[in-house]
Amino acid sequence: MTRPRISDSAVRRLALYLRLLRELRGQGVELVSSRELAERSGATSAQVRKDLSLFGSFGKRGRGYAVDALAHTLENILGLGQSWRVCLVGVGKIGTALLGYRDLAHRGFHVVAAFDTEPKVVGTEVFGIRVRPLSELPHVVQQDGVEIGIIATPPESAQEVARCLAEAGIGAILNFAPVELTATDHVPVRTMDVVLELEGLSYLLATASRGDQGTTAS
Amino acid sequence: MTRPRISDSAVRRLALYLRLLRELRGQGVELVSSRELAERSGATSAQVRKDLSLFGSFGKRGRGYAVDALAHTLENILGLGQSWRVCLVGVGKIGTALLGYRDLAHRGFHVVAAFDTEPKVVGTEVFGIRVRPLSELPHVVQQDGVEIGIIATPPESAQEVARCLAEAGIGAILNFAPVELTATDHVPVRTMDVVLELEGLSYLLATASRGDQGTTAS
DNA sequence: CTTCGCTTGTGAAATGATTCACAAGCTAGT
DNA sequence: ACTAGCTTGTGAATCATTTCACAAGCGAAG
Repeated sequence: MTRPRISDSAVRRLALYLRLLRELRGQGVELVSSRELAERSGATSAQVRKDLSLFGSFGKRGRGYAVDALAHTLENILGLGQSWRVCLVGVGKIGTALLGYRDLAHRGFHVVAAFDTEPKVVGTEVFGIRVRPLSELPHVVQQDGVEIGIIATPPESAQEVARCLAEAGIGAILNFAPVELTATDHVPVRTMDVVLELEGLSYLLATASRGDQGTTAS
Repeated sequence: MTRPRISDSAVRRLALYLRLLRELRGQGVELVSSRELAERSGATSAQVRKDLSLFGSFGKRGRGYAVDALAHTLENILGLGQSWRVCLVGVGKIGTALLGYRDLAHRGFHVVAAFDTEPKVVGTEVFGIRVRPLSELPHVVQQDGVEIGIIATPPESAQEVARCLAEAGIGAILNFAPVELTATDHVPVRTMDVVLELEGLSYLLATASRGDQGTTAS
Protein backbone atom coordinates (compact mmCIF):
# COMPACT_ATOMS: atom_id res chain seq x y z
CA MET A 1 0.00 0.00 0.00
CA THR A 2 2.96 2.29 0.23
CA ARG A 3 3.68 4.20 -2.94
CA PRO A 4 7.43 4.34 -3.23
CA ARG A 5 9.36 6.10 -5.93
CA ILE A 6 10.09 3.34 -8.36
CA SER A 7 12.49 3.40 -11.26
CA ASP A 8 11.64 2.83 -14.91
CA SER A 9 13.65 -0.34 -14.98
CA ALA A 10 11.84 -1.65 -11.93
CA VAL A 11 8.48 -0.95 -13.53
CA ARG A 12 9.58 -2.78 -16.63
CA ARG A 13 10.60 -5.79 -14.56
CA LEU A 14 7.31 -5.76 -12.68
CA ALA A 15 5.42 -5.78 -15.98
CA LEU A 16 7.55 -8.69 -17.05
CA TYR A 17 6.85 -10.60 -13.86
CA LEU A 18 3.16 -10.02 -14.40
CA ARG A 19 3.38 -11.41 -17.88
CA LEU A 20 5.07 -14.53 -16.56
CA LEU A 21 2.58 -14.87 -13.74
CA ARG A 22 -0.32 -14.74 -16.16
CA GLU A 23 1.32 -17.43 -18.22
CA LEU A 24 1.86 -19.60 -15.16
CA ARG A 25 -1.72 -19.01 -14.06
CA GLY A 26 -2.89 -20.19 -17.45
CA GLN A 27 -0.92 -23.35 -16.88
CA GLY A 28 -2.59 -23.90 -13.55
CA VAL A 29 0.57 -23.25 -11.51
CA GLU A 30 -0.29 -21.93 -8.06
CA LEU A 31 3.04 -21.15 -6.48
CA VAL A 32 6.22 -19.70 -7.88
CA SER A 33 9.53 -18.88 -6.22
CA SER A 34 11.60 -15.78 -6.76
CA ARG A 35 14.27 -18.02 -8.22
CA GLU A 36 11.90 -19.29 -10.86
CA LEU A 37 10.62 -15.84 -11.76
CA ALA A 38 14.21 -14.69 -11.96
CA GLU A 39 15.24 -17.41 -14.36
CA ARG A 40 12.37 -16.68 -16.69
CA SER A 41 12.77 -12.93 -16.63
CA GLY A 42 16.52 -12.65 -16.81
CA ALA A 43 16.86 -11.06 -13.38
CA THR A 44 18.34 -12.41 -10.15
CA SER A 45 16.23 -13.86 -7.38
CA ALA A 46 17.32 -11.14 -4.98
CA GLN A 47 16.22 -8.56 -7.49
CA VAL A 48 12.82 -10.16 -7.82
CA ARG A 49 12.31 -10.24 -4.08
CA LYS A 50 13.51 -6.64 -3.69
CA ASP A 51 11.16 -5.49 -6.42
CA LEU A 52 8.18 -7.24 -4.94
CA SER A 53 8.97 -6.21 -1.37
CA LEU A 54 8.73 -2.57 -2.37
CA PHE A 55 4.97 -2.84 -2.16
CA GLY A 56 4.54 -5.25 0.70
CA SER A 57 5.04 -8.86 1.63
CA PHE A 58 3.30 -11.19 -0.74
CA GLY A 59 5.31 -14.37 -0.44
CA LYS A 60 5.20 -17.33 1.86
CA ARG A 61 8.57 -18.28 3.28
CA GLY A 62 9.62 -21.72 2.28
CA ARG A 63 7.02 -21.87 -0.49
CA GLY A 64 7.14 -18.87 -2.80
CA TYR A 65 4.50 -16.51 -4.11
CA ALA A 66 0.86 -17.33 -4.81
CA VAL A 67 0.61 -16.86 -8.55
CA ASP A 68 -2.95 -15.65 -8.75
CA ALA A 69 -2.78 -13.28 -5.80
CA LEU A 70 0.52 -11.80 -6.90
CA ALA A 71 -0.78 -11.33 -10.42
CA HIS A 72 -3.73 -9.37 -9.08
CA THR A 73 -1.48 -7.27 -6.88
CA LEU A 74 0.79 -6.40 -9.77
CA GLU A 75 -2.19 -5.63 -11.98
CA ASN A 76 -3.29 -3.14 -9.39
CA ILE A 77 0.10 -1.57 -8.94
CA LEU A 78 0.68 -1.24 -12.67
CA GLY A 79 -2.82 -0.12 -13.46
CA LEU A 80 -3.40 -3.14 -15.65
CA GLY A 81 -6.58 -4.31 -14.02
CA GLN A 82 -8.49 -1.76 -16.04
CA SER A 83 -8.31 -1.04 -19.74
CA TRP A 84 -6.97 2.10 -21.34
CA ARG A 85 -8.17 4.17 -24.28
CA VAL A 86 -5.49 4.81 -26.86
CA CYS A 87 -5.40 6.92 -29.97
CA LEU A 88 -3.03 6.64 -32.88
CA VAL A 89 -1.65 9.57 -34.83
CA GLY A 90 -0.11 8.73 -38.18
CA VAL A 91 -1.49 5.83 -40.17
CA GLY A 92 1.58 5.02 -42.23
CA LYS A 93 3.38 1.72 -42.24
CA ILE A 94 4.08 1.55 -38.54
CA GLY A 95 0.70 2.96 -37.64
CA THR A 96 -1.07 0.39 -39.78
CA ALA A 97 0.96 -2.41 -38.28
CA LEU A 98 -0.06 -1.21 -34.82
CA LEU A 99 -3.74 -1.05 -35.76
CA GLY A 100 -3.52 -4.66 -36.88
CA TYR A 101 -1.77 -5.77 -33.73
CA ARG A 102 -4.45 -7.64 -31.83
CA ASP A 103 -2.37 -8.05 -28.70
CA LEU A 104 -2.86 -4.41 -27.81
CA ALA A 105 -6.55 -4.91 -27.14
CA HIS A 106 -5.95 -8.26 -25.47
CA ARG A 107 -3.61 -6.56 -23.04
CA GLY A 108 -6.05 -3.81 -22.24
CA PHE A 109 -4.98 -1.08 -24.64
CA HIS A 110 -7.89 -0.25 -26.90
CA VAL A 111 -7.25 1.92 -29.91
CA VAL A 112 -10.40 4.01 -30.08
CA ALA A 113 -9.36 6.53 -32.71
CA ALA A 114 -6.83 7.09 -35.45
CA PHE A 115 -5.75 10.33 -37.11
CA ASP A 116 -3.83 11.38 -40.18
CA THR A 117 -3.40 14.40 -42.39
CA GLU A 118 -2.98 12.60 -45.71
CA PRO A 119 -6.25 13.08 -47.67
CA LYS A 120 -5.89 9.66 -49.29
CA VAL A 121 -5.99 7.96 -45.92
CA VAL A 122 -8.46 10.12 -44.04
CA GLY A 123 -11.92 8.64 -44.20
CA THR A 124 -10.78 5.12 -44.95
CA GLU A 125 -11.07 2.27 -42.49
CA VAL A 126 -7.96 0.44 -41.37
CA PHE A 127 -8.50 -2.78 -39.44
CA GLY A 128 -11.92 -1.56 -38.45
CA ILE A 129 -10.85 1.88 -37.28
CA ARG A 130 -11.96 4.92 -39.22
CA VAL A 131 -9.15 7.36 -39.89
CA ARG A 132 -10.08 10.90 -38.94
CA PRO A 133 -8.51 14.20 -39.91
CA LEU A 134 -5.97 15.46 -37.42
CA SER A 135 -8.06 18.51 -36.77
CA GLU A 136 -10.57 16.39 -34.86
CA LEU A 137 -7.94 15.21 -32.42
CA PRO A 138 -8.50 17.68 -29.57
CA HIS A 139 -12.23 17.15 -29.62
CA VAL A 140 -12.06 13.35 -29.76
CA VAL A 141 -9.41 13.05 -27.07
CA GLN A 142 -11.47 15.14 -24.69
CA GLN A 143 -14.81 13.67 -25.62
CA ASP A 144 -13.79 10.03 -25.44
CA GLY A 145 -11.38 10.45 -22.56
CA VAL A 146 -8.40 9.08 -24.42
CA GLU A 147 -5.57 8.45 -21.98
CA ILE A 148 -2.65 7.42 -24.17
CA GLY A 149 -1.52 8.77 -27.54
CA ILE A 150 0.71 6.91 -29.93
CA ILE A 151 2.73 9.01 -32.34
CA ALA A 152 3.63 7.24 -35.58
CA THR A 153 4.16 10.25 -37.81
CA PRO A 154 7.24 11.37 -39.69
CA PRO A 155 9.75 13.00 -37.34
CA GLU A 156 9.05 16.50 -38.67
CA SER A 157 5.49 16.45 -37.38
CA ALA A 158 6.08 14.56 -34.14
CA GLN A 159 6.83 17.52 -31.91
CA GLU A 160 3.78 19.40 -33.11
CA VAL A 161 1.54 16.38 -32.60
CA ALA A 162 2.95 15.85 -29.12
CA ARG A 163 2.12 19.43 -28.20
CA CYS A 164 -1.35 18.98 -29.58
CA LEU A 165 -1.92 15.78 -27.62
CA ALA A 166 -0.61 17.38 -24.45
CA GLU A 167 -2.90 20.36 -24.86
CA ALA A 168 -5.87 18.10 -25.44
CA GLY A 169 -5.19 16.60 -22.02
CA ILE A 170 -3.68 13.27 -22.94
CA GLY A 171 -2.11 11.40 -20.04
CA ALA A 172 0.88 9.77 -21.68
CA ILE A 173 2.59 9.43 -25.06
CA LEU A 174 4.27 6.54 -26.82
CA ASN A 175 6.45 7.94 -29.57
CA PHE A 176 7.71 6.01 -32.59
CA ALA A 177 9.22 9.01 -34.36
CA PRO A 178 12.99 9.22 -34.13
CA VAL A 179 13.14 12.53 -32.32
CA GLU A 180 13.49 13.64 -28.73
CA LEU A 181 10.16 15.16 -27.73
CA THR A 182 10.28 18.14 -25.43
CA ALA A 183 7.91 20.79 -24.20
CA THR A 184 5.31 18.27 -23.09
CA ASP A 185 5.44 19.20 -19.44
CA HIS A 186 3.79 16.77 -17.09
CA VAL A 187 3.02 14.30 -19.88
CA PRO A 188 5.34 11.30 -19.73
CA VAL A 189 6.76 10.27 -23.07
CA ARG A 190 8.36 7.00 -23.98
CA THR A 191 10.16 6.75 -27.30
CA MET A 192 10.68 3.56 -29.27
CA ASP A 193 13.32 4.01 -31.90
CA VAL A 194 14.33 1.07 -34.07
CA VAL A 195 17.34 2.81 -35.51
CA LEU A 196 18.59 3.81 -32.07
CA GLU A 197 18.40 0.20 -30.91
CA LEU A 198 20.22 -0.99 -34.00
CA GLU A 199 22.87 1.62 -33.39
CA GLY A 200 23.30 0.28 -29.88
CA LEU A 201 23.88 -3.17 -31.33
CA SER A 202 26.26 -1.67 -33.86
CA TYR A 203 28.38 -0.37 -30.99
CA LEU A 204 28.57 -3.83 -29.48
CA LEU A 205 29.46 -5.40 -32.80
CA ALA A 206 32.09 -2.78 -33.48
CA THR A 207 33.82 -3.16 -30.12
CA ALA A 208 33.56 -6.93 -30.34
CA SER A 209 35.29 -7.04 -33.70
CA ARG A 210 37.89 -4.44 -32.79
CA GLY A 211 40.16 -4.59 -29.77
CA ASP A 212 37.97 -6.94 -27.81
CA GLN A 213 39.29 -10.18 -29.18
CA GLY A 214 39.32 -11.13 -25.51
CA THR A 215 37.68 -14.17 -24.03
CA THR A 216 39.63 -16.20 -26.57
CA ALA A 217 40.49 -18.57 -23.75
CA SER A 218 40.93 -22.32 -24.02
CA MET B 1 41.46 5.43 -28.16
CA THR B 2 40.77 3.89 -24.81
CA ARG B 3 37.97 1.39 -24.82
CA PRO B 4 36.12 1.85 -21.57
CA ARG B 5 33.22 -0.18 -20.37
CA ILE B 6 30.27 1.91 -21.33
CA SER B 7 26.69 1.53 -20.24
CA ASP B 8 23.72 0.95 -22.49
CA SER B 9 22.27 4.30 -21.60
CA ALA B 10 25.53 6.02 -22.43
CA VAL B 11 25.65 4.31 -25.82
CA ARG B 12 22.11 5.41 -26.47
CA ARG B 13 23.00 8.98 -25.65
CA LEU B 14 26.06 8.87 -27.89
CA ALA B 15 23.92 7.66 -30.77
CA LEU B 16 21.57 10.51 -30.07
CA TYR B 17 24.37 13.05 -30.04
CA LEU B 18 25.53 11.68 -33.36
CA ARG B 19 22.09 12.11 -34.82
CA LEU B 20 22.03 15.73 -33.70
CA LEU B 21 25.53 16.36 -34.98
CA ARG B 22 24.61 15.07 -38.41
CA GLU B 23 21.61 17.36 -38.44
CA LEU B 24 23.75 20.32 -37.44
CA ARG B 25 26.33 19.41 -40.05
CA GLY B 26 23.59 19.41 -42.66
CA GLN B 27 22.74 22.93 -41.58
CA GLY B 28 26.31 24.03 -41.99
CA VAL B 29 26.95 24.50 -38.28
CA GLU B 30 30.61 24.01 -37.41
CA LEU B 31 30.78 24.29 -33.65
CA VAL B 32 28.45 23.14 -30.93
CA SER B 33 28.69 23.43 -27.17
CA SER B 34 27.87 20.75 -24.65
CA ARG B 35 25.08 22.96 -23.43
CA GLU B 36 23.49 23.03 -26.86
CA LEU B 37 23.79 19.28 -27.37
CA ALA B 38 22.32 18.80 -23.92
CA GLU B 39 19.29 20.93 -24.64
CA ARG B 40 18.52 19.10 -27.84
CA SER B 41 19.04 15.63 -26.43
CA GLY B 42 17.36 16.00 -23.08
CA ALA B 43 20.55 15.48 -21.09
CA THR B 44 22.60 17.88 -18.98
CA SER B 45 25.70 19.61 -20.26
CA ALA B 46 27.85 17.86 -17.66
CA GLN B 47 26.49 14.54 -18.83
CA VAL B 48 27.34 15.35 -22.42
CA ARG B 49 30.89 16.32 -21.51
CA LYS B 50 31.33 13.24 -19.34
CA ASP B 51 30.07 10.97 -22.10
CA LEU B 52 32.36 12.48 -24.69
CA SER B 53 35.36 12.61 -22.41
CA LEU B 54 35.21 8.84 -21.97
CA PHE B 55 36.91 8.46 -25.30
CA GLY B 56 39.24 11.43 -25.30
CA SER B 57 39.25 15.19 -25.54
CA PHE B 58 37.49 16.43 -28.60
CA GLY B 59 36.37 19.88 -27.58
CA LYS B 60 37.98 23.29 -27.62
CA ARG B 61 37.65 25.16 -24.38
CA GLY B 62 35.79 28.34 -24.75
CA ARG B 63 34.35 27.30 -28.12
CA GLY B 64 32.76 23.87 -28.03
CA TYR B 65 33.06 20.81 -30.22
CA ALA B 66 33.82 20.73 -33.94
CA VAL B 67 30.65 19.24 -35.39
CA ASP B 68 32.15 17.40 -38.31
CA ALA B 69 35.12 15.96 -36.42
CA LEU B 70 33.01 14.88 -33.48
CA ALA B 71 30.49 13.26 -35.80
CA HIS B 72 33.25 11.22 -37.39
CA THR B 73 34.64 10.24 -34.02
CA LEU B 74 31.26 9.07 -32.81
CA GLU B 75 30.67 7.21 -36.06
CA ASN B 76 33.88 5.34 -35.41
CA ILE B 77 33.12 4.59 -31.80
CA LEU B 78 29.62 3.39 -32.56
CA GLY B 79 30.60 1.48 -35.67
CA LEU B 80 28.33 3.66 -37.78
CA GLY B 81 30.92 4.64 -40.35
CA GLN B 82 30.36 1.33 -42.07
CA SER B 83 27.11 -0.32 -43.07
CA TRP B 84 25.69 -3.50 -41.59
CA ARG B 85 23.94 -6.46 -43.16
CA VAL B 86 20.65 -7.27 -41.54
CA CYS B 87 18.23 -10.11 -42.03
CA LEU B 88 14.58 -10.22 -41.03
CA VAL B 89 12.79 -13.28 -39.73
CA GLY B 90 9.01 -13.12 -39.80
CA VAL B 91 7.31 -11.15 -42.53
CA GLY B 92 4.06 -10.41 -40.78
CA LYS B 93 2.69 -6.96 -40.07
CA ILE B 94 5.67 -5.67 -38.13
CA GLY B 95 8.14 -7.37 -40.45
CA THR B 96 6.50 -5.84 -43.49
CA ALA B 97 6.51 -2.40 -41.91
CA LEU B 98 10.22 -2.78 -41.23
CA LEU B 99 10.96 -3.84 -44.81
CA GLY B 100 9.22 -0.71 -46.00
CA TYR B 101 11.11 1.52 -43.61
CA ARG B 102 13.60 3.34 -45.83
CA ASP B 103 15.43 4.94 -42.95
CA LEU B 104 17.08 1.64 -42.05
CA ALA B 105 19.13 1.63 -45.24
CA HIS B 106 19.76 5.36 -45.01
CA ARG B 107 21.26 4.84 -41.60
CA GLY B 108 23.48 2.01 -42.71
CA PHE B 109 21.36 -1.02 -41.88
CA HIS B 110 20.72 -2.94 -45.08
CA VAL B 111 18.15 -5.69 -45.00
CA VAL B 112 19.70 -8.28 -47.30
CA ALA B 113 17.35 -11.19 -46.65
CA ALA B 114 13.95 -12.02 -45.23
CA PHE B 115 12.61 -15.34 -44.00
CA ASP B 116 9.27 -16.82 -43.11
CA THR B 117 7.66 -20.22 -42.74
CA GLU B 118 4.21 -19.34 -44.04
CA PRO B 119 3.92 -20.91 -47.53
CA LYS B 120 1.71 -18.08 -48.71
CA VAL B 121 4.44 -15.56 -48.07
CA VAL B 122 7.54 -17.53 -48.98
CA GLY B 123 8.59 -16.78 -52.55
CA THR B 124 6.82 -13.45 -52.76
CA GLU B 125 8.61 -10.14 -52.90
CA VAL B 126 7.98 -7.55 -50.21
CA PHE B 127 9.34 -4.06 -50.87
CA GLY B 128 11.87 -5.56 -53.22
CA ILE B 129 13.11 -8.29 -50.90
CA ARG B 130 12.37 -11.90 -51.78
CA VAL B 131 11.03 -13.89 -48.85
CA ARG B 132 12.91 -17.16 -48.39
CA PRO B 133 11.96 -20.25 -46.44
CA LEU B 134 13.34 -20.31 -42.92
CA SER B 135 15.34 -23.41 -43.74
CA GLU B 136 17.71 -21.32 -45.82
CA LEU B 137 18.58 -19.06 -42.92
CA PRO B 138 21.80 -20.72 -41.73
CA HIS B 139 23.22 -20.89 -45.22
CA VAL B 140 22.33 -17.32 -46.13
CA VAL B 141 23.58 -15.83 -42.88
CA GLN B 142 26.92 -17.52 -43.27
CA GLN B 143 27.24 -16.98 -47.02
CA ASP B 144 26.31 -13.30 -47.00
CA GLY B 145 27.95 -12.48 -43.68
CA VAL B 146 24.80 -11.17 -42.08
CA GLU B 147 25.67 -9.42 -38.85
CA ILE B 148 22.32 -8.51 -37.33
CA GLY B 149 19.10 -10.50 -37.17
CA ILE B 150 15.70 -9.00 -36.56
CA ILE B 151 13.08 -11.28 -35.07
CA ALA B 152 9.50 -10.32 -35.91
CA THR B 153 7.84 -13.69 -35.44
CA PRO B 154 5.08 -14.73 -33.05
CA PRO B 155 6.43 -15.17 -29.53
CA GLU B 156 6.16 -18.97 -29.69
CA SER B 157 8.78 -19.19 -32.42
CA ALA B 158 11.07 -16.42 -31.23
CA GLN B 159 13.26 -18.48 -28.95
CA GLU B 160 13.80 -21.13 -31.58
CA VAL B 161 14.64 -18.53 -34.23
CA ALA B 162 17.07 -16.84 -31.85
CA ARG B 163 18.88 -20.12 -31.28
CA CYS B 164 19.02 -20.69 -35.01
CA LEU B 165 20.43 -17.22 -35.66
CA ALA B 166 22.99 -17.64 -32.90
CA GLU B 167 24.13 -20.99 -34.30
CA ALA B 168 24.42 -19.51 -37.76
CA GLY B 169 26.92 -17.08 -36.33
CA ILE B 170 24.89 -13.89 -36.20
CA GLY B 171 26.48 -11.06 -34.26
CA ALA B 172 23.47 -9.44 -32.64
CA ILE B 173 19.71 -9.72 -32.45
CA LEU B 174 16.92 -7.17 -32.36
CA ASN B 175 13.82 -8.85 -31.04
CA PHE B 176 10.27 -7.63 -31.52
CA ALA B 177 8.58 -10.68 -30.01
CA PRO B 178 7.24 -10.13 -26.50
CA VAL B 179 9.40 -12.75 -24.81
CA GLU B 180 12.65 -12.76 -22.92
CA LEU B 181 15.18 -14.52 -25.12
CA THR B 182 17.71 -16.70 -23.37
CA ALA B 183 20.27 -19.30 -24.33
CA THR B 184 21.88 -17.06 -26.92
CA ASP B 185 25.25 -16.92 -25.21
CA HIS B 186 27.61 -14.25 -26.48
CA VAL B 187 24.99 -12.83 -28.83
CA PRO B 188 23.64 -9.54 -27.55
CA VAL B 189 19.88 -9.22 -27.77
CA ARG B 190 17.82 -6.09 -27.56
CA THR B 191 14.07 -6.45 -27.24
CA MET B 192 11.53 -3.87 -28.35
CA ASP B 193 8.16 -4.54 -26.83
CA VAL B 194 5.30 -2.15 -27.51
CA VAL B 195 3.07 -3.66 -24.86
CA LEU B 196 5.78 -3.45 -22.23
CA GLU B 197 6.24 0.24 -22.98
CA LEU B 198 2.52 0.86 -22.78
CA GLU B 199 2.43 -0.99 -19.49
CA GLY B 200 5.14 1.31 -18.20
CA LEU B 201 2.98 4.28 -19.14
CA SER B 202 0.01 2.59 -17.53
CA TYR B 203 1.89 2.53 -14.24
CA LEU B 204 2.55 6.25 -14.47
CA LEU B 205 -1.08 6.99 -15.30
CA ALA B 206 -2.30 4.80 -12.48
CA THR B 207 -0.08 6.38 -9.83
CA ALA B 208 -0.83 9.85 -11.18
CA SER B 209 -4.57 9.36 -10.86
CA ARG B 210 -4.35 7.64 -7.49
CA GLY B 211 -2.66 9.09 -4.43
CA ASP B 212 -0.22 11.24 -6.26
CA GLN B 213 -2.35 14.36 -6.54
CA GLY B 214 0.87 16.02 -5.45
CA THR B 215 2.48 18.95 -7.18
CA THR B 216 -0.91 20.59 -7.01
CA ALA B 217 0.75 23.83 -6.05
CA SER B 218 -0.75 27.02 -7.40
C1' DC C 1 7.40 -32.05 18.70
C1' DT C 2 11.63 -31.60 16.37
C1' DT C 3 14.43 -31.44 12.51
C1' DC C 4 15.50 -30.45 7.77
C1' DG C 5 15.28 -28.16 3.52
C1' DC C 6 13.82 -24.42 1.28
C1' DT C 7 12.31 -19.53 0.60
C1' DT C 8 11.17 -14.86 1.88
C1' DG C 9 12.22 -10.18 3.38
C1' DT C 10 15.67 -6.89 4.29
C1' DG C 11 19.55 -4.25 6.32
C1' DA C 12 24.24 -3.47 4.80
C1' DA C 13 27.75 -3.36 1.32
C1' DA C 14 29.11 -2.78 -3.23
C1' DT C 15 28.68 -1.12 -7.48
C1' DG C 16 27.19 2.14 -10.99
C1' DA C 17 25.55 6.57 -12.82
C1' DT C 18 24.80 11.42 -12.49
C1' DT C 19 25.60 15.91 -10.83
C1' DC C 20 28.56 19.45 -8.83
C1' DA C 21 32.01 22.63 -8.93
C1' DC C 22 36.04 24.51 -10.48
C1' DA C 23 40.81 24.86 -12.47
C1' DA C 24 42.57 25.20 -17.04
C1' DG C 25 42.30 27.06 -21.51
C1' DC C 26 40.65 29.32 -25.72
C1' DT C 27 39.17 33.65 -28.35
C1' DA C 28 37.93 38.21 -29.20
C1' DG C 29 38.33 42.78 -28.18
C1' DT C 30 40.91 46.57 -26.60
C1' DA D 1 49.67 41.79 -23.82
C1' DC D 2 45.98 41.72 -20.97
C1' DT D 3 41.22 41.18 -19.61
C1' DA D 4 36.54 39.36 -19.90
C1' DG D 5 33.55 35.87 -21.03
C1' DC D 6 32.72 31.24 -22.27
C1' DT D 7 33.49 26.38 -22.36
C1' DT D 8 35.91 22.05 -21.67
C1' DG D 9 37.56 18.20 -18.87
C1' DT D 10 37.45 15.98 -14.54
C1' DG D 11 38.03 14.71 -9.51
C1' DA D 12 34.85 14.53 -5.75
C1' DA D 13 30.37 14.10 -3.97
C1' DT D 14 25.84 12.68 -4.38
C1' DC D 15 22.33 9.81 -5.63
C1' DA D 16 20.36 5.38 -7.32
C1' DT D 17 20.41 0.55 -8.14
C1' DT D 18 21.98 -4.00 -7.53
C1' DT D 19 24.00 -7.64 -5.01
C1' DC D 20 25.15 -9.95 -0.73
C1' DA D 21 24.23 -12.46 3.19
C1' DC D 22 21.53 -14.04 6.71
C1' DA D 23 17.86 -14.16 10.35
C1' DA D 24 13.12 -15.52 10.39
C1' DG D 25 9.56 -18.46 8.96
C1' DC D 26 6.95 -22.14 6.67
C1' DG D 27 5.76 -27.02 5.70
C1' DA D 28 6.72 -31.83 5.28
C1' DA D 29 8.49 -35.89 7.26
C1' DG D 30 9.54 -38.72 10.87
